[in-house]
Amino acid sequence: MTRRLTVVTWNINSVRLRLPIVEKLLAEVQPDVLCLQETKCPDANFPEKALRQAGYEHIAINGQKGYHGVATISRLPINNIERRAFCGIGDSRHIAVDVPFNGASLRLHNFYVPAGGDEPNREINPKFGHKLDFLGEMKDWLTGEETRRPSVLVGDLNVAPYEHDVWSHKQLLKVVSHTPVETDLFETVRDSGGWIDAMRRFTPMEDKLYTWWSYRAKDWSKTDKGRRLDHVWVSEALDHNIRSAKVLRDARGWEKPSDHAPVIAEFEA
DNA sequence: ATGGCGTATGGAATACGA
Repeated sequence: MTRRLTVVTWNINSVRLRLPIVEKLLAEVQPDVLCLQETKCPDANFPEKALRQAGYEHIAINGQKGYHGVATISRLPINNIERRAFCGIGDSRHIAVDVPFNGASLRLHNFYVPAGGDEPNREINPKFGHKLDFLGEMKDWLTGEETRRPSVLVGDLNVAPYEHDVWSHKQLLKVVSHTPVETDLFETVRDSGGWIDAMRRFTPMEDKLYTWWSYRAKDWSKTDKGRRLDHVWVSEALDHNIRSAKVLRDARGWEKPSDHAPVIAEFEA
């Protein structure tokens, strides 16, 4: 029986280009399940063989050519794979699986929420409207029956909701990812589903917490102008099973890094 | 100085990320 479970979420920004650091993460962290976003890889080209050889034989992918794409890879058997489309668009932005836990299973949702473009105004920027609509559909779907059972929701949600989820609250209030319209909606999505912010359970609200640093900074670590765009939410049924949730900041400095760092969450029955 | 870079596509220059 699976009494302990480690889940990692990571926006990998091309799974094929970064296969070496995916393998490094699997070897060093040895999670039970790894949820990837922005795989940028059609399903036919997904590096399944290499991941199986690393011990992750159970793989669920929802990829498309060029953009987006999510994948959930597991060393435990997975069941009931679901790929949900949002906003009437065929984008590959979600995959859900059942993972064995404590003699039963938990539902694991893996999301890549639209970034939203540059201008935080849906009248002039359709991408921003798409982002808000996507979050709205998440809210309507991920409530009631869908979240009654033990569930985990991870991914690049592309919103940094709290003051200390960004390097400068004041300077980012008009920057997409931290505008009040987004952060208010984000809280509504989380709250209406009864979701718990697992990362903030272990890091005080007044402490800075980031998962993403721009490629454009000369020295990302020194300037440290980060944002918390990647999240781990758990349903109330799993509230007492969360043991830790932390950012693997080191991985942002690995060879040919993603601009996102992995988030590691541990559960125990 | 929140884009200063990086990726996919396609085979150069553009779209996209956040």
